[in-house]
Amino acid sequence: MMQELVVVVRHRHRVLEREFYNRDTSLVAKELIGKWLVHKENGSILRARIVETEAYLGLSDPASHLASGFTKRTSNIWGHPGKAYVFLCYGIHACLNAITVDWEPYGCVLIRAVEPIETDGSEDYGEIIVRSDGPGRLTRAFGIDIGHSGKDLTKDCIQIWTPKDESIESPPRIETTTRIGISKAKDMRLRYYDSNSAHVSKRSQV
DNA sequence: GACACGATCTGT
DNA sequence: CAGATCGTGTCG
Repeated sequence: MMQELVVVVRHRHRVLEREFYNRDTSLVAKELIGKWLVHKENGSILRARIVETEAYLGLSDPASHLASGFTKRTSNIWGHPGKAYVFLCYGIHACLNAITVDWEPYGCVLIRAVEPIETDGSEDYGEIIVRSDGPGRLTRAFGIDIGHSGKDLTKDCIQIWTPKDESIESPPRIETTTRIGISKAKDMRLRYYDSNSAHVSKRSQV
């Protein structure tokens, strides 16, 4: 009886399993909107709600780091669903991605923005709620760097959770646009965001 | 080795 | 709109 109750409580948030990631990259990008990004470190937990993502379609996508095949930096990570892929952009910013399918053309999802999670105060985990719009800002807020590249999002210190009661949370209104900041494949509409959120990194995109 | 480049952000 | 800043890939 007591055992059962404990189980229920512990499952209020569920860690996304590998099967979630091992699907069509665009679908994963879309479905990551509204999920929780979590970083457990030194006994504290940072978490926030994902409101903006972009899909990168591996070998078939000129804007992807796999555009000209696997390299040292991408091998052993791309093609392994649920792994984190973190790279340094412009020498300054770490960008966090979730690796998707284990079949060609492979893929990953860039986490571009998160927003604070509304809480009713009924939880006493002591999490710190983080606000950050933009891929470089969110990694800085979460303390994520390229040393985290290759970590397993299904069990290591960085995870993505399904909210305790997704159906009751205000549902995301998902819109699609072209991706931001790239010079190739500008026409591919692979950016997803929650237009109900005030924390999307860029507004007025087509 | 040397060199060019970039899925960004900030300050002017 | 220029500049910061550095890991990575490419070329020699």
